[in-house]
Amino acid sequence: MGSRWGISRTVGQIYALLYISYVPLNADDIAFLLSFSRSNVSMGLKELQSWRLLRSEFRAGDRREYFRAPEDVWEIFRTLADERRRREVEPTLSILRECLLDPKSTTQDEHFHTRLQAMYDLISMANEWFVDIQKLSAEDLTSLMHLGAQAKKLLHAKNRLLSFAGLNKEEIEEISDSAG
Amino acid sequence: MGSRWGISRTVGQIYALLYISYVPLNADDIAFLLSFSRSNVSMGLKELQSWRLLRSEFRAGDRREYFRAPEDVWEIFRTLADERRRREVEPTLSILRECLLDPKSTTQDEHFHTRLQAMYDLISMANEWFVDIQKLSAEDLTSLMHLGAQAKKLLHAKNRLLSFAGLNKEEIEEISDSAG
DNA sequence: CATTAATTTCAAAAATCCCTGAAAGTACGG
DNA sequence: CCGTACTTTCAGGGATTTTTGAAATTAATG
Repeated sequence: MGSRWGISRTVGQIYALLYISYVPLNADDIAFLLSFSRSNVSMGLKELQSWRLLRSEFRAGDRREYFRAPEDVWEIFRTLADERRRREVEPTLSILRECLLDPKSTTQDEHFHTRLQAMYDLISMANEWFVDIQKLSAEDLTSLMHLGAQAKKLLHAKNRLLSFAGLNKEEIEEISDSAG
Repeated sequence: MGSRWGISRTVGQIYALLYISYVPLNADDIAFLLSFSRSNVSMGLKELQSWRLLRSEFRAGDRREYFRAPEDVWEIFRTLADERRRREVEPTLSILRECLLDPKSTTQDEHFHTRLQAMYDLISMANEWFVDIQKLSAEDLTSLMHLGAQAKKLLHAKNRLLSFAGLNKEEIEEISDSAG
């Protein structure tokens, strides 16, 4: 499943095991349970740590490190998505920005520029949206998602209510705060 | 860039070329411009077609097929995302559903079940959300994204306005329609 | 229906990715 | 500091994926 989440098959298996495991596991446990070499597990854990997807603990009288995944799937999803954003999306945007700085002389350059700009705008907007969204709690995110396409109506309703009542955003919020 | 979008490097290059090209291109053009073998291009185009990402046309007195990408980046993004949803997310959900049907006897099974359920709920919700969102126009999507985290406030405002005014959703919409 | 231009298929080569075991590294307790 | 328990690194080999050219297929034309 995780193969398309920027994570290799093996690393995915290790994480899946940690996710479903009832107790934290050490590297040897994982190697034994999945029949991977000890070094393979070591590299996998290292990668998972670089994605900030692991919690770990030590025990008295035991030198080994015990790993587990966070309980909250939203937290896992968010961490993963944010890391990908930083590793992949931001660099992509940088490169697009550079390309957009190039002087455009011919008609073809013009067209090229237009399409790059469209791509840049989309990615940039999605990026900012995600940064924004990430601040929300799991609970709020759930509400928003369940709202889904209804949000469109809400959006229109907001705009219309605003113009109808001649109120600005702050005033609307004030009303709702006092009501809540 | 597209390597993480479920599409191989070569296929990504072909699509990038078509996306920025000022004119539609035939398979030979692509093979020449990217220095790929003719058959490689053929397979790449076939894959892009299976993702429904191409438009093509024929010309009078020319047997060759000319390809181009849709102009609208939103359309491209949506098509890709929807296809991935169908190919990857839906099957994942099916498998998770099957797993969840298994009888749980031990405490460990219980824990396993809980975590699977959490994962299922998240993916399922995201899936439904996406299906919903996909119905929106590029314009509406843009508005929604720009709203970003403000949507949280809007969500709360909605709930509070509802309880404040004692109105149900339909009544609110009616008001906004008449105002708009 | 034979010819020819264009496209697709497919097995094998080439390139890439991933796993492993041996060796080196780290850190703790005595 | 030495031994021990554990972890990490890395070059080499194995597996998988990707690319290719030759051959097969398709379809338009005279």
